[in-house]
Amino acid sequence: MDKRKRLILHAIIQDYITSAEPVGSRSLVKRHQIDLSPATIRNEMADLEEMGYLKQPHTSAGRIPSPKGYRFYVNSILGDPSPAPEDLARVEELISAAGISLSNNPRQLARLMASVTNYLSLIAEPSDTIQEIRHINIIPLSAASAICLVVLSDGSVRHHSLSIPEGVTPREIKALSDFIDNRLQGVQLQHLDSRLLHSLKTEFAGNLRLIDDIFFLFQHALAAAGQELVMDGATNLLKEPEFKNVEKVRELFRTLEQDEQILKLLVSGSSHLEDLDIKIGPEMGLESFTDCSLVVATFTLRDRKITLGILGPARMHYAKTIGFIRWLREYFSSGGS
Amino acid sequence: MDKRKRLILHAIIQDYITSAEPVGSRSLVKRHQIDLSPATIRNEMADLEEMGYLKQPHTSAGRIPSPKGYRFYVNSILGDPSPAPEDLARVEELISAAGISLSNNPRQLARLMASVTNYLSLIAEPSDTIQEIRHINIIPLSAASAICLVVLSDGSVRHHSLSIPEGVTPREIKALSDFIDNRLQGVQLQHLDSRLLHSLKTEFAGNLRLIDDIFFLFQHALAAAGQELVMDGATNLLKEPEFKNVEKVRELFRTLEQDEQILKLLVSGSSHLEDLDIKIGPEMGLESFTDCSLVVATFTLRDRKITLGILGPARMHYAKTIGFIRWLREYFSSGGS
DNA sequence: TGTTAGCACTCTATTATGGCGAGTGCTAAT
DNA sequence: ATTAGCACTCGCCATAATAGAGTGCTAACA
Repeated sequence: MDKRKRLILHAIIQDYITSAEPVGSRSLVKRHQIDLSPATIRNEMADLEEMGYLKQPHTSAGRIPSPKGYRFYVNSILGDPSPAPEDLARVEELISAAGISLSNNPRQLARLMASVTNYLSLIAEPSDTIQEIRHINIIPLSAASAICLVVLSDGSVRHHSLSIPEGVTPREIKALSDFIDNRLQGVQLQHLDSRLLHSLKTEFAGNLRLIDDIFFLFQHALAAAGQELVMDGATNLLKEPEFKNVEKVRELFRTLEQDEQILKLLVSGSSHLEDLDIKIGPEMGLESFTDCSLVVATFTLRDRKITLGILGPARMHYAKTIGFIRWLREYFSSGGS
Repeated sequence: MDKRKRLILHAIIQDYITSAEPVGSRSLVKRHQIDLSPATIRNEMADLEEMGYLKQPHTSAGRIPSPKGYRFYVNSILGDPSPAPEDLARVEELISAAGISLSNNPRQLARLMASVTNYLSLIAEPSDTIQEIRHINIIPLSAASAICLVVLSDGSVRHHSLSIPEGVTPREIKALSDFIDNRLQGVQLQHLDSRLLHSLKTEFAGNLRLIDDIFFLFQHALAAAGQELVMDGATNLLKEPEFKNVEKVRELFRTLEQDEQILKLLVSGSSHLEDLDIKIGPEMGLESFTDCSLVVATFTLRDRKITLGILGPARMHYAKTIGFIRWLREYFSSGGS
């Protein structure tokens, strides 16, 4: 991918973000004062398509970005210093209008986020009744499968099946089970994040073959438990042309009603604590979200892990959204109420 | 309205409820084995239309019920003994699957209601932090207008403007203000219902000209405060043909996101405690709900006033819905967890 | 060798057109 | 009072025609 291709790809994505229409070679040249003829652009576009960054809705239409294209774009702007929200004045006005206790009132914060971004906002935070892990046990069922049992402090039991990699012995499983049980007993669910699991992993002396699967399972299966979900601005998504037909809207809302699923999506990101976690369309693994993207930030406030998310169309204005959500995190981290 | 007209109206409404298509004279005769010719039915239909119970989407289409038609229908079946939910077995199974603590977990109850009715379910209950009235004051601004101030126990102040009926003197206003302030101080918002207000009204000795307005204001403006709203099953509405176009869906959801407004709608019904409160389309006073109806039941459980609502299309299956919600209330009132 | 102009072609979206069918209102007969 | 008959209305749907945007390819150009 040479520099010119990158430039063109960016231009196409930016155009598509604002217009939501397939971008043609001619209009691209016009809008961006590129010193090339449409024909040249067409050649480059054909290349980019072959490389998987673009696609054509049909022959003789312009190009639209593929998920891979968005991914490339996002990765390349992620390093940029992110701007404060454009309408910072408005945001601060909203914050002060909402009172000083935004962080205590997730609904209000969610409303603020939705209204600033014009997308759907999501907030996950530990529920008031703090759940901790009582007991963990991995029980081999056969040579190739096992069940992982987790007992929580409210007495509820969760169980999930596991497949065992070849060559892992029952004795090793037992060792792992004991180790994990030993270390995670008493841990609050909200503290069960990738950092903790990572440090456990480096500490564990036994067979590592199974441990990743287990941890993956923890992150996905337990992430949601003990978390409260708040969302706002669902209607914002309905403005987007990708949701012109009601069928898609229905699927979207049907998924949004599954709190558990959404929570998993929010909390299961890996790179959380460092920076943002951005999931593009298919990366979310939810049929009805294929045309959406999710930007997630996590931070800790008064020992509570708060997760903020913005769900918009895959066509979302990434720079703005990233800037805003980084700003928000900064705001709260630096003592902003 | 003679008996035959009533019969025909009922038949039309029932057909329309199931088919969602304008009902023609011929198909009506067929489906209901009526001993009249289509022509006769047509005459009756024309009458019913003239009386305002039916309307025609356009010339040469069948008839559909008007809000007035629904109202008539609902009033006439409201007296009928309401059947237990058809799929009682399924309901009880769901209840037991959800555990015994339904009334502690409004989200689960909401899910149950949505899944049984296939409409949108709403639940309002007092929020954990119980708010009470600290102070009420009516301040005349001019001869024709005043402001009513209400201070709540969390320190927040609500103010609403009022217009003063002609001939009410400032002194009378003062008397009323003092009376209300005196009687409502310390009253929890959740207890501020029509029964209480009604009894206050009979007790008040002064000029009654203003009191209705004030009480109306209380019910509408304060009803929402201190109540928590839970809803589920929004997607169910999207199945209905009235929400085929996205514009309507957007308006609908936009309104649904205004918790305060919905709470008012739920809690402001007058006949609450006796039986059900049913609002049909325009009666709700919300543009985006003109094609919907709302069935509301209220009951008290462990001294907490719980309000249950089902929001469906105006075309909703009233008998079923009424039966279900009555059954639910009965279930909880008779000690069902 | 990379770039560009030109051109034929493809495909969608939009508009116009012409039945089809369900349903009505009216009139005249029962 | 009821009904059969009939001309008429109107939305719905499929088909056809048109316009427009954009492409890929080829040949010429710097």
